[in-house]
Amino acid sequence: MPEQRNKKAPGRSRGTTVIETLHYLWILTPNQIAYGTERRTFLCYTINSTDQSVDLRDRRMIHSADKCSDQKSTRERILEAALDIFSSKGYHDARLDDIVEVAHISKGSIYFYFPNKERLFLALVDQFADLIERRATEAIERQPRAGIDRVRAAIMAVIETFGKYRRPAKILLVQAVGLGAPFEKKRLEVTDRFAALIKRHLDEAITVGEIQPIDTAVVAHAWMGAIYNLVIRWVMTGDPPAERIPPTLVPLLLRSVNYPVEEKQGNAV
Amino acid sequence: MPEQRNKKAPGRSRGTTVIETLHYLWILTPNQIAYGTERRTFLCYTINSTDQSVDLRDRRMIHSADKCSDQKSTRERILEAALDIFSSKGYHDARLDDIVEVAHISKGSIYFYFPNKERLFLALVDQFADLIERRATEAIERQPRAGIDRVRAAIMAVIETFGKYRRPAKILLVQAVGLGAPFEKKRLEVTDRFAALIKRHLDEAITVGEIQPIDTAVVAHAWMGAIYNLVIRWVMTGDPPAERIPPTLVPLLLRSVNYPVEEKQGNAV
Amino acid sequence: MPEQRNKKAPGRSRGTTVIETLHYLWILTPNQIAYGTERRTFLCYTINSTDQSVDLRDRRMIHSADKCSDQKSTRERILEAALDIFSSKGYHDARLDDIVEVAHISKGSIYFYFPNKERLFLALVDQFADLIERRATEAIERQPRAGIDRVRAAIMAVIETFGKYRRPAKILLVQAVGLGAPFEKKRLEVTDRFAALIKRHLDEAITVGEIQPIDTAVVAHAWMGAIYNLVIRWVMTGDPPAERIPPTLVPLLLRSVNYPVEEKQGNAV
Amino acid sequence: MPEQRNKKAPGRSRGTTVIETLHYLWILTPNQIAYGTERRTFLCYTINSTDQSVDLRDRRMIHSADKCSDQKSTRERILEAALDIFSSKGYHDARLDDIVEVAHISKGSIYFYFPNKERLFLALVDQFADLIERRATEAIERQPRAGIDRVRAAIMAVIETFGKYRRPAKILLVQAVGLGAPFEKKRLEVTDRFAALIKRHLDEAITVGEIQPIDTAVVAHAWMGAIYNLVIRWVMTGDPPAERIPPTLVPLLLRSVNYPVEEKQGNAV
DNA sequence: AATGAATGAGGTTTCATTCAT
DNA sequence: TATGAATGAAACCTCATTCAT
Repeated sequence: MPEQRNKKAPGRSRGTTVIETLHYLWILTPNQIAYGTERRTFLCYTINSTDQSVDLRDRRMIHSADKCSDQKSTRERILEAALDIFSSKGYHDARLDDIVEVAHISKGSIYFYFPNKERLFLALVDQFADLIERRATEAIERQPRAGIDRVRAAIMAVIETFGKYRRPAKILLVQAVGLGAPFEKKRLEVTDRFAALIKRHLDEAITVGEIQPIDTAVVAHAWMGAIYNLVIRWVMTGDPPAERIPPTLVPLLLRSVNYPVEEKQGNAV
Repeated sequence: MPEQRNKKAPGRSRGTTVIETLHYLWILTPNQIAYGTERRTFLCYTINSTDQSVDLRDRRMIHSADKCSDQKSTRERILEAALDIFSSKGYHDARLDDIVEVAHISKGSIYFYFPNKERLFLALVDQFADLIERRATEAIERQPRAGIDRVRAAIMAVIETFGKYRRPAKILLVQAVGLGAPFEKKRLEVTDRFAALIKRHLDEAITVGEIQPIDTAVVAHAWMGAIYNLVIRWVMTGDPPAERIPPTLVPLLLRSVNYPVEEKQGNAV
Repeated sequence: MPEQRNKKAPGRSRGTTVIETLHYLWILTPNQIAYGTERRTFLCYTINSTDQSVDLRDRRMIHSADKCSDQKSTRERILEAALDIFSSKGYHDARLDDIVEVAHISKGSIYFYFPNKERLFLALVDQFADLIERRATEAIERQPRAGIDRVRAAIMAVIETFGKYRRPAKILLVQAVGLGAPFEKKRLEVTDRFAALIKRHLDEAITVGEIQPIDTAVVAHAWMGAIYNLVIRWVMTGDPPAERIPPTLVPLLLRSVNYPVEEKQGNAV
Repeated sequence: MPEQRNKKAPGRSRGTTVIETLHYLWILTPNQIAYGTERRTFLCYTINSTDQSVDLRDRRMIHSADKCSDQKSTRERILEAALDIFSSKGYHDARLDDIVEVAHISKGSIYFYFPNKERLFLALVDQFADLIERRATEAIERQPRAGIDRVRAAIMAVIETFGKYRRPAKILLVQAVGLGAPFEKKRLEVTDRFAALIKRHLDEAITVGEIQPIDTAVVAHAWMGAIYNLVIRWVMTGDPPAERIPPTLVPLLLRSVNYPVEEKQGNAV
């Protein structure tokens, strides 16, 4: 009898109820915000990347600053257990009861921190997408010269991060696929962000004259497909061991845009 | 990062340092923010690009829009909010969280003042039943002569009170119905008190000789049903406007016990 | 993940899927339809009384003509059990498991015949409202003369039907109250239909000259309130026994519109 | 009332006496009805007011709109509908009822032809995998010379087939991902078959001396990833139009193994 | 007096699968 | 071959209530 579902998405500018008394605010990454009140800090991953707006009524990811150090917060425990279960069973076969059991919390707690199963899953996707983008960005910033060096650094960082975090990688690349519109939207968003990063630096390489003009959009998506596919195989079967992927893959990619690679790439990485 | 040691758990809306009640938030560009409250939207260009943090207390455009100086007691605030929510959503669809939100108190506070949801609801019913009985009694006492005059005064007082307090009326006449034994008991009790009042004075009227003997118990309940039904319709649909009910209803009731009503009742009320 | 909720209420004129091959059609009452295919008959209570339209996608109340005589159909068993449970426990306290247990069917069967708990409940309300209206109409048709005779016959029929069917009466008059908008809508609809019936024949009585002009709309609602209230008391407490209500109530109502009642109504019923 | 003895359980849509497929219905006045099919709306003034029944066979305006002369076999109809539903909703959001509705068959029929939902889905995957492999093999066989020509022909054939069959492509590349072990097994199997095909002919090209030695296993998987990712994007968003993918992608892949591509692909991008 | 994170029993609803006809 | 009513396990989610602080 949910006669009155909460005012349903009330045109962002007509909120009627006090949500929070806000004291400070961090923009951690382009789609992650933390804001704080006198006593607590709230996290919020849900910036709509299209129109860059945030409706605070969406946030439930409260992070209590009070007892942060002594033991893992409930929210962290949930995320960790969810990572565990979702990555091994997939979205649909994962039951909330599984997560409850692993996290040693109550079912209600999940719904205190996340509005529903879908959003819990998407929080994991977001978390990992943010991590990877940060790693790639940092790797790029470490390269003094614009151009192919940066492209290579970014790719290496991405592969390395995938290699290091097998379970989140599985979630992003496998378990988030084929789940229907809302999930697909998020996946496209994440994927497009990476592709845009690569494209940007490929364009720089063209400007600098390191490689010849080419349709960098298609190249970026092709490269990502190549990377993803090898990572997926590794994640699912362990077959081409993580450390053996870059030595073959990176020169392959660079050659594909006619960038000359010296053929003694044994330690080229 | 935020290490705001709290000054002692201040009720969120009555602290002395409320900076802003924030409702929504846009990240327009990496160093430009807009945020809004119920009434206005603010812009903010000065995100510190290094650590990406913003202390809103440093901002110029912060505007304390509401002073929150409700000095009402917590118990009163709860009852008021409960009246609001229960009357509009009904008992089962009303969540304590709704009341908490409207009352600006904590969920625990409700349980400090009331043992449970049921008793909070019944407190409202009692409150209103007392009010109505008081009004009826006062109206009766203002009538010098025993008999029909008093009956009429009581009925008028009841209708008038219902008309004045639409939300409590809705709670008593609509939302308290069909909730099961404990609620039904209370409702019968309240209803029977009114019926007894009317019966008593009808009996007086018979004694005095104003009307002929009749089964006053049935009459009392029939009258109450008539009154209730019209009030309910008015409360739910607003249809027979409150002021138009008495002129037709009161003569109708009186005639039903063979009390002669002069037929020029345009303003007979 | 209900990514694609079934096309949501598709503007009545753009259905895309074949619902049923229809062969014949009965209009049983103003809001009840039966239609049939080669093999089966379907019932449908859900004519929207406002715009008089029916979307067949709404119907689930299938009545199989195949095995009608030998044993009660599953649908009937469900309705009977639901009547039992809803009338004694009320809507919210009634669990589907209760109904399952009483009806000796599986929980899935309920959802085969009714889209959800709400609609199962409303089917009972509809069923009884239809019955009562039919009884009243028949009683009226048995009266040769227009006017008060018909009014009295209708009222008697209504009271008598309430008296005969205590559980449905409880559902309509008690359990359906205070359940929120969709239920309230139905209740108002039913109530208004009765009130309109009474009003129509009161107006006739005025035309015929049996009673003097009066605001018949208010009278109709007042009368219904009186009737309902006494019936409710009887249903809930058994107190004024059903058979003793009419002898006092009917003359009371008639007198209230100045219709002379001979005062020897001992066996007037 | 309806006593239509049935002539032997005829599949609803292939009986010989389909009168009308009815979608919606208005009761305009007590003796006026409008009803509609997918294509048209009919009016009907002649409800028999006595027994309130309407036999549509007596109506003039009945119009048999569809003949339902699909002579496709039940199994084919199921597979077609399954392709439709699975590709648009994904495995989990697809209900067998959806497929039943689209295929115009009974739920039991599905279980006559397929042991369960999973195997029905996998049948589609198999069907398409076979098709694609056949196309690739045929393309290869049309090339007289071993080596890169054959590799290129195979890739072109695969891309072309994906482009031609968007829905099966979506099933294989998107909807079959992340469904758990049994599905993953099939997917790996299919994918590995393609990869092996490419690898085999790349090895030939090395033998022939067209390209230099390289880890062809990694290359094959990288290429497949590139192809898949662009196809997926096209399938999901339509963005890089199917016909524009090969001109950029094929040279890219060939260059990646140091096969010289003449740089005059004019409108390639 | 006040807080709000945590709980968990219990509800409704879904839907793949079966089987008598 | 075909049907579709019936099944029931299992899933997600709600929300009144508690209690350490």
